[in-house]
Amino acid sequence: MSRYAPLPLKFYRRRADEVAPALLGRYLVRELGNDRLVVRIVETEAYLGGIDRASHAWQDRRTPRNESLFQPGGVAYVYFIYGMYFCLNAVTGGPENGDAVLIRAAEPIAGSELMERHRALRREPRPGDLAGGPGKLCQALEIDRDLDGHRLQRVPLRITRGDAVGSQEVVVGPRIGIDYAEKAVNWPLRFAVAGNRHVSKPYPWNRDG
DNA sequence: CGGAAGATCCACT
DNA sequence: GTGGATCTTCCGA
Repeated sequence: MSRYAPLPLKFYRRRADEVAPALLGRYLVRELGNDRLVVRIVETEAYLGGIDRASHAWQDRRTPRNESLFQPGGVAYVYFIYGMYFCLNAVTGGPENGDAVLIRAAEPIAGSELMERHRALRREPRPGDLAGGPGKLCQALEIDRDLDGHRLQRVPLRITRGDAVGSQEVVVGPRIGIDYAEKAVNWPLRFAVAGNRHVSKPYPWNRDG
């Protein structure tokens, strides 16, 4: 089934703000033993390397933690945050540029029961409970630093063609949780599938008041 | 070597 | 809407 064909390397070798909307609707496929977990990406954020105060590659700072950001596009960058959570990025662009796309939210397609166990939910899952946030998504799919630097075309974690989303279905807004980012605070680098209920947070123009 | 911050989430009011 | 959990990473002294 072509929905499960991995995205080619060429897909990733562009600026993060081009790749981020193009990743919407794609499948993230995680293999765990005999289990296969599949989610559909519904929210992403672009981080623009050295020029972006919100990026871990700001001012081209290169450390052991963020080494993957400086690899050629097509690998995962996974980092640990707030003492408890992991976040998954797809590295984009050529080598040395530090561009990446944060996978912020996804919609469960297959393996929901296992994801629910990983999330240790006590109630019936509601939209967004399983993977509606970068930390939740990594918990549901058991993604941690072991997958940092992993090539996203290969098991046990790959991104496939899925159901691409047309530009008329994409909504854009400022990024989340980067209030410190000065000039970059309001850059329109957050992308989501319009009207999708599995996103991490509502958009300003979807609010009531 | 110490302090502070952080691309988050949850429980509680 | 607010605060606490929790700990690696980084930078300045």
